[in-house]
Amino acid sequence: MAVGIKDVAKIAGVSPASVSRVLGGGSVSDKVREKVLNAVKATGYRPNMAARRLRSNRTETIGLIVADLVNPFFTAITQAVESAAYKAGMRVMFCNTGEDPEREEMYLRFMQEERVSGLIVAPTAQGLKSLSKWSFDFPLVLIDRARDKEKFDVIVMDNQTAAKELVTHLHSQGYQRIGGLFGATSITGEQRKEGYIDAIHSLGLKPEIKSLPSTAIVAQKELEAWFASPDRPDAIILSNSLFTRSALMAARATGLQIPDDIAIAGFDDEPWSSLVDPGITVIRQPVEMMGKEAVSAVIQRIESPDAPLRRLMLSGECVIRGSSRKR
Amino acid sequence: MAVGIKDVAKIAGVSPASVSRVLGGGSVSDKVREKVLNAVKATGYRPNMAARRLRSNRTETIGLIVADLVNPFFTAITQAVESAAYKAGMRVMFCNTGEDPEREEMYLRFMQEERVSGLIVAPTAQGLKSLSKWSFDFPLVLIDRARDKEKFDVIVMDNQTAAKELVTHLHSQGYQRIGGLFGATSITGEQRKEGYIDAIHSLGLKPEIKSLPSTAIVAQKELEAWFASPDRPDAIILSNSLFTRSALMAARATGLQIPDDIAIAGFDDEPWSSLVDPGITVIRQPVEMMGKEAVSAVIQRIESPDAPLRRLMLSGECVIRGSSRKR
DNA sequence: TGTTGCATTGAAAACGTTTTCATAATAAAT
DNA sequence: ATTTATTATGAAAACGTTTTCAATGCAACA
Repeated sequence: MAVGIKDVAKIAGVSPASVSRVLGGGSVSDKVREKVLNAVKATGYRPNMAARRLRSNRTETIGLIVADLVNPFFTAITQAVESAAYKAGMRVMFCNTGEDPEREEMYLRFMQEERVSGLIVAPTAQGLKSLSKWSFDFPLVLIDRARDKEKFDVIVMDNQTAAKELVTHLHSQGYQRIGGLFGATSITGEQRKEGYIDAIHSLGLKPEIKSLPSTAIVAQKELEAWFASPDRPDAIILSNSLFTRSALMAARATGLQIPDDIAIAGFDDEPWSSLVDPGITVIRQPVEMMGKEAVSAVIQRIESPDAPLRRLMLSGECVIRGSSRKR
Repeated sequence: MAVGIKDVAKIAGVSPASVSRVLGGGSVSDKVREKVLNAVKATGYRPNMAARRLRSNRTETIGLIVADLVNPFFTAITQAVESAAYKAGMRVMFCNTGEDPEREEMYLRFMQEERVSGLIVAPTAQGLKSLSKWSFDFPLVLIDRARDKEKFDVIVMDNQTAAKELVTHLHSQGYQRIGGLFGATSITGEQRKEGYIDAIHSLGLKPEIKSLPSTAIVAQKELEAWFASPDRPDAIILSNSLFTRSALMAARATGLQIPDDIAIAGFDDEPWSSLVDPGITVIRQPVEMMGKEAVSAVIQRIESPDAPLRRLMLSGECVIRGSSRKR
C-alpha cells in the first residue's frame, strides 16, 4: 500500500497538517521541519497529486496542444514551452492533434477535465473558428496560429510580411512565374497565402496557387504534376517544411534544376535546409522565443485575469541560400 | 463556479450516484440515462479528473519519458505511443529529459506523484543504472534503451547486430579504416559500439572510436579535427542522426568527398537522409512498432502484473545509399 | 397471493490531501 | 508579573468524485 501523509505524520510524531505545511511551504518550526523531512525520506513518501489538486484547486500545470508533432517547428515549440514552464515551477500536459479537429476537440475537453491552470494552443483552422464557442475556466494563449482579432492572448510570427519578403526576394532574382503551395488546415497557411498574393499583385505578377492539407502525403505527386506541366512556375513558395521537402523531391523527380529551372523557398529553417545542395532559402521563425513568450503570457494571465489582451507579433528572418539565387 | 456532479444530479432529478453511473458505465435505466445526458449537455459539465482519480484510484494514464525530443527517433516514438494509448483509451503524460539525468529523476518522481497506471521510459545511461534503486507502484517498460538483463519489460532494437551490419557492409565496399562515433549518454551508443568493435575485430581491422554526449554541439568540430588529421578514417559510423548530420557537415568543411574520401553510415532513417547527395546509408529502426509494442506491453503488465518478463528485440533494416558505395 | 430474485436507485462513506479555525506556546511590551 | 501580539500546532472540515450498502420496485415463479 502506498504511504500517505498520515503515515508520515505518525512516524514524525506530528499532525498531517504539519507535514502538509512542511512540504507545501507553510510556517513551521525547524524542529518539526527536520522530523518531517526525515520521515519523508525514511518512508519514500510521494504526495498524491490527485488529492492535492482536488483540495487545493490548483494544478500547477499548463496544457500544450500542438497541431503536428512531426513538424519540427512544433517539436521546437514543445521544447521551449516545457523548459520555460519548468523554470516557472509548472508541469506541462502535452497533446498532439495531428491536424485532426476531432482529436483537437477531445484534447480541449481533456484539458478542461484536468483543470489545467492555463492552456497554450496551436489550433487547426477549424478549431480556431470554433474556439469562441467554448468556455474555459482558465486562460488560453494562442501560439503560432491566430487571426487578426482574437479574444485570447496571442503569440505569432508575422506571416504575411514574411511571405511578401520571399516573393520580393524571388522577384529580385529575376523569377517571373512565382507559384505557391499553402497548407489548407492552418491559418498560417492562409496568412502566408495572403501575403503572397499581395506581393504578387503589387509586383504586377499573376498568382498561381495550390492548397493542400499540411500533412499531405500527396504533396509530392501534386507538385510533380505541376512541375511537369507546360505552364509550370519558375519559382515556388512552400508554406511549411514538409511541403518544402516534397518540392525538393518533386524537382528531382521531374529533372528540374534548382535554382536554374525552378527556385524553391519555404518556411522553417531545418537542420537539412542547409545540408541539401543547393541550400534552401527559408524564413527562420523565432521558435524558442515564441515558446518562452507563450508560457510567460499564460502565467501573466493567470496572475492578472483582467489585464488587457496581449498580442505579440514577432518577425521572421529571411535566410537566403542557393535554392533561390540565379547563378 | 464550475458545475459539479451534484448540480447535474439536481437538474436531472436523480442522485449523484446515478450520474456517476451513467458517465462511468454502471447499470442504469434508459430513462435515467437520458435525463442525465441531457443535464450534462445543458450544463456543460466536465468531470473533475483529480476527484475521479483520487476516489477510484485509477488514472487511466500512462507516462512516457523520452531522452531527447530533438532526435526525430523520439518524436516518432512519442507519436506512436500516443496513438496506441489513445486507441486503448489511455491518456499519455509526456516528459522530455534532454539526456539530463537530473531532469530524468525529477520526472520519475512526477510520474509517481501522478500515480500513472504504467510508465514507458527511454532512460539515460545513468538513469538506467539507478532504476533498480527505485520502487514503483506501477509497471515500467523500457523502450529503446536497456541492457541485456533488466527487471522490467523491454522493447528494443538489436543494436549490436545492426552496427555489425554497417561495419560488414562498409568493409565489403572496400573501406579499411572504419571509425566510429558513439553517443556517450545512452546505452544504445554503447551497444552499437560493442557491435562495431566485434565486427571490426572479426574482420581483422583496428577499431577507431570516439564518444561524445548524444546532444553534443561540439560533434562537428570534433569530427572536423578527426577528418583533417593525417590518420583519418576512410569510413565512419555514427550512432545517431545528430552525429550523422555533424559528420556530413564536417566532411564538407574539410573538403572530403563522400563516398570517395570518406564513407558515412549512421542510425535512423530521416527525411533528409535520402535528400542529401549522396543519400546516407542508415539503419532504419522499426519505430512505430516499438511505440505500439511498448504500449501493448505496459497494458498487458497492468492487467497481469505477475506474468513473466517480456523482452522484445526487433531487428533494424539496413538501407544502403550512395554515402557508402564506392563508385 | 406470497416469495424470491434481480435490476435500479439513493444515502452516505471514502479517497489523500489542504485549509480553516481554535488553541497552545512563545515572545514582546507594558 | 501581567497583558498583548505573534507564531506554531492539531482537529476537523472540505474538495468532487466513486463505491458500498441497503432499500426499493418490479417481474417471475410457486
